[in-house]
Amino acid sequence: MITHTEENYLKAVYQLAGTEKKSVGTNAISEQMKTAAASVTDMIRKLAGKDLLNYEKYKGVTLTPEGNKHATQLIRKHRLWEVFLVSKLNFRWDQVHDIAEQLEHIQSDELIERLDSYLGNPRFDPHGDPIPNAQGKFMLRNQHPIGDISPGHEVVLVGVRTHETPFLEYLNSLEIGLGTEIEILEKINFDNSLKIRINKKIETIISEKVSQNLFVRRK
Amino acid sequence: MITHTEENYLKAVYQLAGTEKKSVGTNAISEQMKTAAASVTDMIRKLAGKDLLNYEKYKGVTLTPEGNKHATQLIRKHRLWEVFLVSKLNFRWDQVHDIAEQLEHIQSDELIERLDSYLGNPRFDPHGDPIPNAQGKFMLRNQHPIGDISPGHEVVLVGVRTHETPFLEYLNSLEIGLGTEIEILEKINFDNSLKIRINKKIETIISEKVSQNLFVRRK
DNA sequence: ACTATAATTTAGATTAATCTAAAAATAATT
DNA sequence: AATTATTTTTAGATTAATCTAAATTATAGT
Repeated sequence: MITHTEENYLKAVYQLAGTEKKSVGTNAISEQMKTAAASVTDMIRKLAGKDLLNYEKYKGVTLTPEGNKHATQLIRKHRLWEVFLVSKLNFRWDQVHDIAEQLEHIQSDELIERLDSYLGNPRFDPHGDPIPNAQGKFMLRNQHPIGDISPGHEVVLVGVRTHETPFLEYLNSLEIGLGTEIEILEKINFDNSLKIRINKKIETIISEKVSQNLFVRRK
Repeated sequence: MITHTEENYLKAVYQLAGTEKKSVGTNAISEQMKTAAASVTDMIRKLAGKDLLNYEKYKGVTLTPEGNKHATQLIRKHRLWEVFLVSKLNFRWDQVHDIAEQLEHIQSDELIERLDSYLGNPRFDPHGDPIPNAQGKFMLRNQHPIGDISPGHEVVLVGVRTHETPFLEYLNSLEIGLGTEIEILEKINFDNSLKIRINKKIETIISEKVSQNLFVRRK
């Protein structure tokens, strides 16, 4: 049996390791989980004992195949629940994270497979993040930070990097959401901010910090 | 803050107290929760300290208004999730209890109100149990154990007393579900078993134990 | 009313998850 | 390379939820 708390640690390691699957340090986990570093050491030990983490003292951790599988399933559950909350219960994309954080721990494979098919086997969640299938495979997609696109091009928003509520609310206020068409008008080299046109209507300026968090696809 | 475990104790007290709101003993709770009686005493103390239970040593407990409100909301959540699982995800009524047991602990009032309206504000769950509204009020209904009906009458199944899987599976095998029409053909006085006709088709005999668990309404 | 039985509580421990403070190991900087 | 700074681990405690065994209180049957 794997506890609720253990699952949260696995997810933290998964997220901190990134796509390069790099080794994750104790402090990084402690910051992500908002627990003391000492607590992390204890938990790491326990998870290594269950063969969910590879651990060598002072060297950080990586997920074992078993640990990775578990973390991926958690991501799957989280993202499917987010789709449910937005597409069926009409929550906004900035309201679903905390609820999905709870729902992801519900234990029932049958439930999650039925939910998946009820939702029409969605491949991306409301923030544009890919949903792994039951075998843990992710669908990849051509996407670039909007700052990498040169002026004159039209693009479509397909994902956001951070899910922080203030950021998503800011996008709401600009009427930017997944699928929104954006034309790159000008890049200000001084601060790397971008002048853009949203849905062929409003023109505005977004900072470099914002543009780094917007993933787009060329039209 | 009220924990997951504390919620389960409140629900146990609620269920054991019945509609007469009678006082509930330590052993009864310990049996329901499958924990040692000593653990129950400790938990009772804690809940009494939080003003969720009325407690006097050796005298059993009752729910305070605050505790009752909380327990009722749990019941509401449990039953709404059961409706979701059956009517949206096509689970059978004998499959939903354990999953709803987990889902009932998800904390979000907004979620439950949206779920309620998404489901069309159902007033009964898949077993025919009434779903309290957001204010904790239950809808009452005329219902009788099928054994109280005299031969010659036609009735409709509106609820079941126990939710035990083997019982529900037995009903499935007889093609008896909520809404099923049942004609009472004969009462065998020797053992109080009933001869019935199901949906104007199959005739069969049900034992007294079964008939005590079937709630029906006169047509 | 008295004693035997049943129910409940107390006492003392255990396990999981957490903490702070101190020690040890690794990494960074002169 | 030596010293300083950072990261990580160890040591020792704490809180919540649980347990068993023993003691206490209430209930039931003569």
